[in-house]
Amino acid sequence: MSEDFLRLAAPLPCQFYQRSDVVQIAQELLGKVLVTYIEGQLCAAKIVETEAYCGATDKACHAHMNRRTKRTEIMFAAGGVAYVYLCYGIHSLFNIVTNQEGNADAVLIRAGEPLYNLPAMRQRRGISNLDDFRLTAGPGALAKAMGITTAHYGVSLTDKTAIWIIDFESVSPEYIIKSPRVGVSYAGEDALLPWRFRIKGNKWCSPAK
DNA sequence: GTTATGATTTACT
DNA sequence: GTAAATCATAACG
Repeated sequence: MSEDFLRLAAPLPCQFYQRSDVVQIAQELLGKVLVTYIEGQLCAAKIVETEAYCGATDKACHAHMNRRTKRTEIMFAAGGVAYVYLCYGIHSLFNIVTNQEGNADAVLIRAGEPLYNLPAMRQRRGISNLDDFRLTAGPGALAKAMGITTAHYGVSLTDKTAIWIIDFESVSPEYIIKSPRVGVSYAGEDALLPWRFRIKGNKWCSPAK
């Protein structure tokens, strides 16, 4: 993974994000490369775990039933922008807004496989161990390692300013593990929806069962 | 104005 | 396995 490749590759076009099936998009994002250029540091990580959130029908989503607030407002924008928010007062969670304007769908990026500029990620996380899988395992940890903060709320993912995603590999369905989402038990039966996607056998996401 | 709580992580017991 | 950390947001008065 070279710096030239990261800088020259075209980001995924906004049409990719503006399709209507957020569950489909969440699966297609597996294997793609998340690139950040923040505080002068170019970093890249392959996406290995995602979750889909559907604003209109999903109780687990902040924008459930099109509940529009200052925080969720960005989810109603057209796909291709970042939705970053602070959870538990500590962790920044990075989401990708999808679908057309007015449809509050988003994909939460839960884990990645570090590909470029690992020293910067370790420094941000305060981890020195070269083989610590915790570096980018978990949504809060990934965002911190990549340098993503709430300052990136609403930034475009298609103009290569701070955060963007490039095409890399496609993961075939038999290598995608589907499971219920975690941390959303308050959502009742919607918490059981198999909208959490992982790459089978990848060391950088929590172990498959 | 106040108050409860979370799309989590980490360090303990 | 259990609990604490810690603050922006949202709901309420």
